[in-house]
Amino acid sequence: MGVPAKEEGADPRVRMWEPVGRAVALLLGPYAEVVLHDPGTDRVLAVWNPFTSRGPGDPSALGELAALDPAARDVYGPYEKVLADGRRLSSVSAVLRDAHGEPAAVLCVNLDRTPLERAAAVLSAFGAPTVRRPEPLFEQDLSARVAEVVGGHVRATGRPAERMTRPDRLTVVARLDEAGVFAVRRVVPVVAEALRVSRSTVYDLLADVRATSERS
Amino acid sequence: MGVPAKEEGADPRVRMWEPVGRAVALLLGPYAEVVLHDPGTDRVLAVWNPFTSRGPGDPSALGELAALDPAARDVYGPYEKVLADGRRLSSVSAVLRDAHGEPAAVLCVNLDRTPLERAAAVLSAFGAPTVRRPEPLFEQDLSARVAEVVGGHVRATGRPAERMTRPDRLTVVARLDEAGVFAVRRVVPVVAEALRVSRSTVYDLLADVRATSERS
DNA sequence: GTCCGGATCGGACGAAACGTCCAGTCGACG
DNA sequence: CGTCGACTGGACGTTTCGTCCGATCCGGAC
Repeated sequence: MGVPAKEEGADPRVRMWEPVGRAVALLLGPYAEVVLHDPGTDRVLAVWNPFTSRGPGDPSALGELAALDPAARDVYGPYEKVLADGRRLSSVSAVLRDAHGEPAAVLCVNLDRTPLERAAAVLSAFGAPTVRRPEPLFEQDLSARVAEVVGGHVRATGRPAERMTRPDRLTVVARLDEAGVFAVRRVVPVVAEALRVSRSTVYDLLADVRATSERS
Repeated sequence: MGVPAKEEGADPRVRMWEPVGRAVALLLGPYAEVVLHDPGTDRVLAVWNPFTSRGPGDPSALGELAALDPAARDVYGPYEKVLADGRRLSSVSAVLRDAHGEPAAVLCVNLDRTPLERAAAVLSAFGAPTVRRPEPLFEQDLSARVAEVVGGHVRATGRPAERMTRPDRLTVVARLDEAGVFAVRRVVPVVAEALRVSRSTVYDLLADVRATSERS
């Protein structure tokens, strides 16, 4: 594929769908982020109301969308994502096709549900009897969760862990990092084994993921 | 707003407390009923914004108040009641005393939580994924979660962290342990600070908790 | 008052895990 | 054949963990 567009508006796809992205971002107020991805280069084409400091040209870390369940034609979700700061997002993605029916871009809408959930908690707590709900439990078995993420990506790409490419592993590690998995003790060897790489490589991948995500 | 009490200004207690009842009924809008009971005859003295067709002179069905926790002096609740039509109420009651300290009346405020719960359901359903991902771990939430558990126990016992007894702390630590909090890195100092004890004591409490739980 | 025992503290310390670094291997590619 | 990027295995210094122990505090028994 070609060189990703750096300037907003330079890419004809951005010009074509810019009103859509802007309109959705306007409609959903400050709590929705709209991202236009290039599925070929796996990079961001444009962002409206960005949650993080991502901008055009940055990696998408969403490359596996094209290989997702083909039963749901071109529209995926809503599914849940978790940012590093704990915000929970509801996300939907749509594959946008050109006149020849070829995938030209992927539109992602991420809705921050945190304020809604906070408001819901306020409402249901209002005047509530003193009975306190038990705490939601943490995921007890970390390795199961890690295996789930890795297995999901394997299923999405059809590549077993041994034959994964580096972008594959970066995607998986990025997801695990978003989920806060690396805050847990003793988890790096578990991830290393699940990805069939060495402990060193996990740290290397993690450094890469965090470097590209913190770019501003 | 609301239906005014049937005019029976003959009773001095009604004249004395009427502004209170009317004010609370006004403040809480159409979703709160305020009832003034006569504990001696167990009858209704006055009602503001009645949910049912009860009026002055009707029986109170107040008998169960005496069976409530006598430790809480003169104020009971909030406790939950369910109306015949299924509406769930949060209720509080207050014993009102005369100049001689004798119980003269009982004031009951019933708040209909149904609309609040419905609104909360709407909010939390907004943009929610159909399938929820298992709750992941995030380090950011951790201190908040710890503070929540500790704060919950403080509210439940009325004892601030500084004045907790050892069983209090054991309970809190046991709950945190069940939640898997101690699998997260760097969390022990956080817990120690939340409990206002030293790091050593947290390990001591934790050992105690795990020893007694394994003895079963 | 003194004594005593439990709870806690603060610091020390070895063990474990963390995260970095680097020389070396492997395979892809020109 | 040489280069380059990815990965490895291990070494190594640092941070965190979890334990241990003497000191201190404090409430209750005597």
